Amino acid sequence: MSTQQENNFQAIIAHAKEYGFVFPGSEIYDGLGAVYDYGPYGSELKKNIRDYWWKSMTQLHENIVGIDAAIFMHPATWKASGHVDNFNDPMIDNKDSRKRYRVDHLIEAHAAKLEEKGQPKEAEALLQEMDALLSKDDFAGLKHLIESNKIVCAVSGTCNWTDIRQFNLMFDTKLGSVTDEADTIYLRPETAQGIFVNFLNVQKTARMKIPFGIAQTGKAFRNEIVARQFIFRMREFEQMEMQFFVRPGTEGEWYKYWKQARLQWHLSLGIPAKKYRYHDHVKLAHYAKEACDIEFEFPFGFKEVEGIHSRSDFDLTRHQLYSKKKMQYFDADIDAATGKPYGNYVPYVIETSIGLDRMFLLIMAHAYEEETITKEDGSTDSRVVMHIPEKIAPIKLAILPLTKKDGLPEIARDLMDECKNYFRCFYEEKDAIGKRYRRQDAIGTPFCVTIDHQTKEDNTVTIRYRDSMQQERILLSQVKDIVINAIV
RNA sequence: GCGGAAAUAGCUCAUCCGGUAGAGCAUCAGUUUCCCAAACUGAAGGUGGCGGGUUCGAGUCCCGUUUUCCGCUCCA
Repeated sequence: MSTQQENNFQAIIAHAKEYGFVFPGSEIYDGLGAVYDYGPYGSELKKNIRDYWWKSMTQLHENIVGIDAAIFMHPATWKASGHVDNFNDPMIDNKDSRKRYRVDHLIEAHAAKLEEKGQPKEAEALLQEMDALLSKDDFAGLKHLIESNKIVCAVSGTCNWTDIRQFNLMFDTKLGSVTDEADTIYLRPETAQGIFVNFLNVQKTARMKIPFGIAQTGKAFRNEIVARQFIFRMREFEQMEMQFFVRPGTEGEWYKYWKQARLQWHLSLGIPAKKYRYHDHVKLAHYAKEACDIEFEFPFGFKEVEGIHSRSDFDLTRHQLYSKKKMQYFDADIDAATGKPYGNYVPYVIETSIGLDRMFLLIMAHAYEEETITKEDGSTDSRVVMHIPEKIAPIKLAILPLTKKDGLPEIARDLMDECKNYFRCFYEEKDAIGKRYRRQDAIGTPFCVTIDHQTKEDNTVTIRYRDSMQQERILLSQVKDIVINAIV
């Protein structure tokens, strides 16, 4: 990572705060780790990205519908999904090698070694003691067990361990107002399960036929071991997910389809293709058949923005097992091979999952530019401009009377009233015109319209384009449609 | 998690060896202004991250603490 890129990233973070995009969370209390708040322009941009995604998924795909499932879900959900068992383990670090181990794996490996050495009784006793301590969550006892058995790190060969800590991927809380009687439930670590548990509800009520998809956006929560890099890795974040249900045997072609379609969505925002790349997973998660990431070249390197996973029938089968409800679909289409309907089956799933906050950061990183301008007289000037795609810019149009008298504000206000029902506008009559243009550049407003004395004579205004800084004279009556054409 | 650095006005930064806290930009009020941040007048803005110590006196020296950044580690 070059120093220049690093500085650029710092500048983006500073700009984000200065211009009301992203603030550190709970800042007046010294902040809260890895939590951020979106400001006036940030919340607009975030909403616009979400809407753009939602529209591209639901409005433009007749076979995809949306839901909005609750963040709280029945605890059995996370048993079924594997989150409870896979992400709830006591961990221990070796101070010399700085390698991290799951405590049970470490002890089990040692027991296996004892067995090899012909000490099966000792191995058995060790495992029994471990199970007893694990069930009591006795971390001090477990550490003592490791030390007294002289279990060493495979890398450093030393027995120099940290205290045992529990790594909890999921946040828990209490459901029920009376604490004693309340049950522990989790804040969802992914939105996908809300889709899976509603699979039958959606399929039946919206009368969906396979292949079809269910889309959802929403908050999810994860404890991260290290949270850094601004909004890239947060404990509270928002996902935009779509689960696409297909007939078993067709998952390969649908995986290819969505892999391609999702990259196309990114490119549709006008971001250069060379900033993107695929990263195909070699090591796959327990549920996956095929998986890839769409990576973007952030100021701190290529990083994952979106994942496309072929999840097989893992999730629905697991929910079928835990809920004892049939998570199946009757496919009435005729199978050419047999001449009969495909019949009942658990559908296979292709998942597309994109981090809204990461997409936001992607847009900020792509858009931010410190530009040096050479003026007509040869002198240079600089501006900070956010080249945010018109479709998702927080403010679409700034309406600026050149002066605040001679009836210019009145004309500007009329234009404001005409346009504000269609898109977000910004009115300003303060300061010199150049200063107002620069302020709009800094928040990424693609169009500025200036009302001057000539407007009173011939109903024309100056429209000024953010990226080129070019100006042209257009009819006042054209303004609304020009902006609408650019943002739809 | 480990190591290093930093924290002064909304922002960027000064304040030399410990002696009353300063500028530019931004903000606010007004004047001026017909197209790219740069005109004029005035105003407001600070418990120097927080807590302790040394000292007649601390933004400045020492200790602690919090936060942030950098590197390594970890994690998807």
